[in-house]
Formats: sequence, structure tokens, C-alpha cells
Amino acid sequence: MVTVHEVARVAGVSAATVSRFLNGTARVSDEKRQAIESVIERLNYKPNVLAQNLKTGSSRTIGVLTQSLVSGYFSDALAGVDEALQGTGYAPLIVSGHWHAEEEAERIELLIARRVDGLVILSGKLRDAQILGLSQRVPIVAFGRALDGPRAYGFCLDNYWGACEAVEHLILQGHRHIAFIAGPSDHQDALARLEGYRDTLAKHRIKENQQLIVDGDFQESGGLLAVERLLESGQRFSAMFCANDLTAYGARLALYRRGIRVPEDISVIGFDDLHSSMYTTPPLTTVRQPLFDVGRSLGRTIVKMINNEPLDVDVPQLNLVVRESVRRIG
Amino acid sequence: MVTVHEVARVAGVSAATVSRFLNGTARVSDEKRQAIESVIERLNYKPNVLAQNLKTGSSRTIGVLTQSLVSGYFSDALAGVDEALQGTGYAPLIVSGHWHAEEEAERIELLIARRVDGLVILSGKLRDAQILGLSQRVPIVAFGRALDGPRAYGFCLDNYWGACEAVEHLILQGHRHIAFIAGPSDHQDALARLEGYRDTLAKHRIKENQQLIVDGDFQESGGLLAVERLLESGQRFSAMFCANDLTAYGARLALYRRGIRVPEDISVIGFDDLHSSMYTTPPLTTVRQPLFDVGRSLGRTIVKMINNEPLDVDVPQLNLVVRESVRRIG
DNA sequence: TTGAAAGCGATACCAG
DNA sequence: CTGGTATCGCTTTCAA
Repeated sequence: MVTVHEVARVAGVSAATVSRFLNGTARVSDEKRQAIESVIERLNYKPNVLAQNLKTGSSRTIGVLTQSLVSGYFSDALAGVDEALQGTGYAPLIVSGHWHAEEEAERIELLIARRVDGLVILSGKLRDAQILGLSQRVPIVAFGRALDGPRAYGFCLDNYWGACEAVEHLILQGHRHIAFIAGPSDHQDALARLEGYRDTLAKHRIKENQQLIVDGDFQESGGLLAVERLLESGQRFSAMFCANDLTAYGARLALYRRGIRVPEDISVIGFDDLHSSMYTTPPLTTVRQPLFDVGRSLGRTIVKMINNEPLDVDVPQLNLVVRESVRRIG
Repeated sequence: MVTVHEVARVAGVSAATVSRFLNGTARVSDEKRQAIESVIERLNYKPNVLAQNLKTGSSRTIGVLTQSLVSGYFSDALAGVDEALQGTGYAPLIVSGHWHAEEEAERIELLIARRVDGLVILSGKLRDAQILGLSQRVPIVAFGRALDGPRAYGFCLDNYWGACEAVEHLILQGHRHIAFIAGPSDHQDALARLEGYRDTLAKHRIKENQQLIVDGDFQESGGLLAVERLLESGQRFSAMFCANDLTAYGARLALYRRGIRVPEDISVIGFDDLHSSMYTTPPLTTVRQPLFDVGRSLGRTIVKMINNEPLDVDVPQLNLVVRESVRRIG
């Protein structure tokens, strides 16, 4: 493998000069520049990143903590981060915490041990205090938590607002008996969505019916089970708000199994807007989370933070996307 | 930051000894071992990976080339690779080629520049020869191509067989007019599936009807369009074999829009078995590709290859999973 | 078993 | 503008 020294020797200059040329650290006379350029070309010299890393103390790598590699939700965000990092010289090192605080902490330690220059954290179960602590060792940008420290920044999307929009939509379409399939009760977003549901009913003076609120788990299976319980309870309802799209998929299948049509018999609205929600039968009306944009914003922000540039973060917004799973009634 | 030298100094030994202790490179007397251990503990010493990397010439990193970060198909494989690498000391560096040969080559160069110790390649458009060439610079394990060099190994799943299974299933259920929505014609797997479709019809002496074979693109939109064309062509058919699950989703929506029921009016079978296929309405009968297992196998194999261990690769198999989108007729 | 010392390959300071 | 040289932190001969 050819090194700076060889290039230097062949070009008749010093290694320092080659380095300067390579990094544009200082002016290099035209003739030497030419010589160096041609030697690099001829010897097909490529700097050894490992040596650069050691010398500069930076790995030009961004650690990314996701919660799942196989979730459409997180994948989108990862793709966004990836895009943002394109051409910056930083590469993402992706690890998954599987919604498990200890595992997250462990993986992050691994990332730090690998000397990542920055960390992007997608949701998770770590406490804000822990993240703030970590941020003393490495700059952090997080999604799903409001953070604002010197080396830690984080934003959330307004899940409460999104839920309000969803329920509002249902009510405007004439629905008054609206079921809610909740998410995990230890999940901040799930809670916000529940609150939005409650408050919006209240706002419209619709009395909340405890029986219409059933547990889910943000997975299809939870949605399916929830609908079965709902149906067995004998409660009347014309619409259901599912805490996320996966839940809606499961719910939709449960309905299908009972021969209940969507939206003719029951309207369904979701939350997230996963890719496939455009192709469910019927296409799902849902609250869109712009996860790709979120990821991109996260990626750009961590790079700015590393470079000590002003952050001016672009926080993408939720919005309701109306498709065909909600029917106007009454 | 504390270094080996500091640890050595405080423990009253040499840096070499600390290093040996750390790597188990040689025996270290018990008393020194104790001393070193306690100093490491007390000083909370963590070796600098960057320095190790430079010295050993290895980054303890595996480059993984995927084609998409947001595809359920590739995500599964990535998760498998990730699992396989867990606890090996190797971390995956994931890049995406977006089904674009040039981009793939570029990204791979980036990975090599970062001194990855091995490469996992998931499908893509590079030619086998290119990969073999690359494998002189870094060991490679690939999916979606049959490779067997000293430093390159690759396997495919038997898409032809899978397609035969699918069509066979349809025929056994009494279908004789079977449409096929193809995948991209420059995609090896898509071609194999088409062939399987053709050969199986032939095997059962069902005359192939060119009109029943329509183009798709492995995406939902292609499936949707294809069905519209199919329906407009006025051809009669009772079942359709979709080149992949996404295509089936799109097809299913097109059918839904026309009020055509699945499977009562038309049976649908897919290929891949994405997660969501279990929750479509109706749940999709499809040929399962065990992508997670594929990824895991790939991950294990690249590590073995790096360590010069015998490979004995475990190649997972396709299998038909029967759900509810196919009806028995006749 | 242990230590001294020589690098790994680049960068950056200090003279000139 | 350029070159010599120390240095980043670790691993690994080579001798003892």
C-alpha cells in the first residue's frame, strides 16, 4: 500500500507538503502541486483513513441508534439520516436498541468506543438525563424528546396535535361513537395520542366511554385483538382511531374476518402513514409522520453540531392525509 | 483520555505488558495481571479503537451494501446480518446502492477506503466479474448470485422453484387461467419467477396465454396498473401470480376498486412474504423468502471467511405459505 | 515473563 | 511556501 511518504519521495517533496496539498491546509506552489498530483495519479494513492482517524481523533462516523431495523417507521428515518450524511464525509454506524434501555446504553457505549463523532438517537427508553449525560462525551441529536443542551438537541413531533386532527376529522364526518385502540402505556407518543383523543371528544362535548378505549401494542396483533374485544363488548361505535398504522392493519383484518366493511360499516383512521398505508384496502386515512424528513433533519443537525455551526433545525410537521377508510355519516 | 502508557506507568509495568494482558497475546504473571486490572478499573481505561485500527490495519467493521433502506425485503436481511455480527466485535457499516451499478461501485469504494474487513452484498446490479475483482481487495459474501472464489462466496435462493410451487398451488386449487404480473425484466429473480410460471403451466399442459402476462415493477403501483390493463384486456382469469408481495398489494387494491373480491372472484398469490402480508385483507398466500435467515447466514459467513475458517454455509430455503388469498375452484 | 523501542500512516507545529 | 520532526495510542518484534 502506498503512503504519503512514497508519494512525497517520488514527487521530490516532503510528506508534509503532500498532506497540505491533500487537505488544502496551506498554499502549495504550482509546480509541486502538479508533481504531487501526477504521482498520486500514477501510484493510485489513497490516504489511509485509519491513520487519519488516529491522527485527527475522529472516525468521520455518526452513530445512529434505532429501535428496530425492520420497522417501516424507523427505516424511513434511517434513510433520511443516510441521505443527509451523503457527501459530508460522515458515514452512519447503525445499531438497534430494540426498545430496551439497557441494550440502548450498551450499544451507545459501543458507538462511543468506536469514536463516533456524533450520535443520532431515534426514540427509545433512555431517560433524558442519561442522554444529557452522554452528551458530555459526544454530541447528540435525538428524535422523540425535547432536548436543548450545548451538545444535545432533540425534538418531537406534536403527537397530541396529530391525534386531535384525526379525531376532529372523524367528528366532522359525523362520527360520535369513536373507539380508540391505544399504544403501549409506557410510550410517550401513545399517551399523547390518547390525550388528544380524549380532549377532542371533550371539546365537542362527546362523553367519553371507557369501554371504547382498548389496549393495543403498536403492532398488528394488538390491533386485531383489540377489535375482537371491542366487538365482544357489544359497544356501539361507528369509527375507530388506531394509535398507529400497524394497529390499524390488525384492526382492519379483525373487521374483515367478521365481515364488517371499512368504511361502510366502520371507519378507521391510523397514525404514522407507513408506505403500505397507501395500498391497504381501502387506502388508510391517517396522520402522516414525515419520518424521512425527520431523519434528514437529524442528520443535518448532527453535522452542524459537530462543526459548531448554528443549528436552526427544520422540524417537519405532522399532517392528516385523507384517503378512503373514513366515511361521512349522519 | 487515558492511554496504555498511563495504565502501565501507574501499574508499574510496561505498555507492552498491558497490551498483552488486554489481548491475551501472552501470559502475564498473576501479580502484574492484578495490578493492571485494578488500574484499568480505577482509571476507567478504554483502549482507543482508532489506534488499534491503525496498528492492526483492520477496522473491525463489515461493509454491507443494500439496495434500499426502506424496503421490508432488505430490512429483514440487514437485521439478520446485524444479529450475526452481534458479539463478534464487528460492526456493520451499511450503505445503499439503490439498484444502480455505478452507485454501488462508488459506495463499495467508500467502504474499502474505510478499510472494512469484509463486505456483504445484497443483490444489486454489479456484474459477478466486478465482484470477483473487488474480492481481491476485500473478502466478499453476496446474496443473489452464485459465487465461489477464494475470497468471494455467494448464494441465491431458488426463485424458479418458488415460482413453480406458487403456480402449482394455484393449479392444484383448480385454477387454469392464471395471470402473471412480472417484475423488472432486467432482474434475475423476476426472470426466474416468470420461467417458473411458464414451465409449470407447460408441465400441466396449460397453454400459455401471452395476454395474461403483464409487466410490473416489483412495486405496488406496478401491480395496480397491471391489473387495470389485465382487466381492460377482457381476458378471463381466475387467479394471478404476482412476482412479489408489493405487486400483489397493488393488484389487490386495483381489484378492490373494481369491486372484485379476493379470493371469491379472483385468487392472488405473491412472492417474498413481507411482514405485512400476514395482515392484508385477506392475508396473502405467498412464497416465503427467509430474508432474516439469509442475512444471518451472510453475516456468519463473512466472519468465518475473514478468520479463514471453513465456510459451511447454511442456505435457507423458500417455502410456500398458504393463507387466504387463494380459493379452490372447479 | 517482561521491557524497550520501532513502527502503523497521516497531520501539524516550528523553523527557515 | 516548504521540510524536518514529533505525535496520535496501540501492537509487536527483539532481547533480556
